[in-house]
Amino acid sequence: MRNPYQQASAQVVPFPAREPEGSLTGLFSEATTESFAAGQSLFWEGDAAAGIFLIGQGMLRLYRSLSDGRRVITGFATKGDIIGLAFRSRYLCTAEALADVRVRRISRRRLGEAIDAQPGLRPQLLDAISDELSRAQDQILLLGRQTAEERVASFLLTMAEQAGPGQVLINLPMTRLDMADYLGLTIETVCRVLSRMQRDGLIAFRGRYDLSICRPRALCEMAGRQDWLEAPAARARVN
Amino acid sequence: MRNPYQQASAQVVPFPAREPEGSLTGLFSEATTESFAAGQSLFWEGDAAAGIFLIGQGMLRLYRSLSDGRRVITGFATKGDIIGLAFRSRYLCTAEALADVRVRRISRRRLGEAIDAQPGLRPQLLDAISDELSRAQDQILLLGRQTAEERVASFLLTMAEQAGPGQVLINLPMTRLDMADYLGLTIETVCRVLSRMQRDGLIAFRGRYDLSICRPRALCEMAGRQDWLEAPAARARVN
DNA sequence: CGTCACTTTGAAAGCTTTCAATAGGAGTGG
DNA sequence: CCACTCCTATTGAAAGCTTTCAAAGTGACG
Repeated sequence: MRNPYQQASAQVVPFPAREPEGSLTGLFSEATTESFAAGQSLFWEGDAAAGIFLIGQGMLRLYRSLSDGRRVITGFATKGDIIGLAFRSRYLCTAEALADVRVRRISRRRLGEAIDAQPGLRPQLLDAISDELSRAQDQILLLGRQTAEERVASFLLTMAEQAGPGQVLINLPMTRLDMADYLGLTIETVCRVLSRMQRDGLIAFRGRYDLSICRPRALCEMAGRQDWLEAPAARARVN
Repeated sequence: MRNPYQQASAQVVPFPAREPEGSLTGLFSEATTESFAAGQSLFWEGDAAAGIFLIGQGMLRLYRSLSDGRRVITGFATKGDIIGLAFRSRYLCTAEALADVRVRRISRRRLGEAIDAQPGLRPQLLDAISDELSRAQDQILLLGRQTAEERVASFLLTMAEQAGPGQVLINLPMTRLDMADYLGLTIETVCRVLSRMQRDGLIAFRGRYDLSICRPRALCEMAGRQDWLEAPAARARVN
């Protein structure tokens, strides 16, 4: 057994002065901003996972492919999202810019150091990854047991929520093919469902990529959600 | 600035004697074993997430439900699996024993303490959760873009791998309904695919719940996998 | 103003589901 | 030990939803 002094110095020396407690996103403030043009990839499925990215602007599609070209989009990442947190040695998916994107990058090593130095970061990291898993399981439920109508309705509501609380004006920066690959459908089915929704007055397109939700309640019912229905007061402000 | 001695003692006092570095599963050695009979639930979807479980024996189905009763099984947990790692305040799914199950339980608080006290646990936890996310995304690909045949073939191979490297004798402790809800199909479709596989000599049932894989290569092709095909040597030992 | 890529719509085909009936197995009780 | 019951599994036939194939429409861009 060492004496207390030795133990003390053994701890003091290898430990850097404890970093100021911050947020997960705060870690990226030390990084410079990188830009990726539409269509460019931040990384590819199967690549050695080196970096972790904070999206500052723009939107990315994250997808996995089968050898014959079939593709599933596992998610869209947007401003404020961190991608790469839950990867082991290799990236699980390809990350491709939908439109021009600005990101900040830190290394996995840097994240590990910060996690070791700042205990307050630990629950934040765990929560972030748990949310990611939660979304993945929502998607499993959607793909495994929901109809085309439910999937599209669900997607529109998610995009609306992302645009802001009670927001009914939505911008869809992705193509119909992206939506189809995200929802496990074909382009044509997505088109048909959207057309029917418009014909039935649930939504109204203004161009191909912008629409407004005319009947949120009906859309929620179609999606099989109770969320919006349970909080009419919150929506009343905006509608 | 404090002098080194004060700094040292300030660290020594609030920090409990550093715990011996161990494994994630090692944390459960302090817990007593609990038993759950077939059909019993460890916890329900939406419950406040209190505990984390290490499966010691038996198998569980983890599932989420829609309000109208449609169900998706997000996974089967078996001996050695830890469930509940990536949950925030509420459980994401219900965990139900397929057959009698023995588990050990620790609290979320305990996990948090251990993570803080034992830096070596941090990467283990991250890896465990990353694996869970990886499996979820595999399932998204399967549900979003694979045919019934591919899904069932994939499932059988997964069960075979779980039984052991190169194992061709499989036990399926779950019902056909469980398989269907896991694969996003109906009971009837699962039956039909299994029957056809048997008729074609890919598999041979011995009772309802046991089968052997007669033509692993063909099954891999059907599943659209390259895994087994790429490592014929590894299989040769066992076959 | 033409080209090209993406979107929309229609019609037919196909895979999976739904509906229905039969079969198989495990457990129970006479 | 066998009949009986119940639940799960299997199989068949028809229906349905989504896909596939095809063609026309739309819009951005040079």
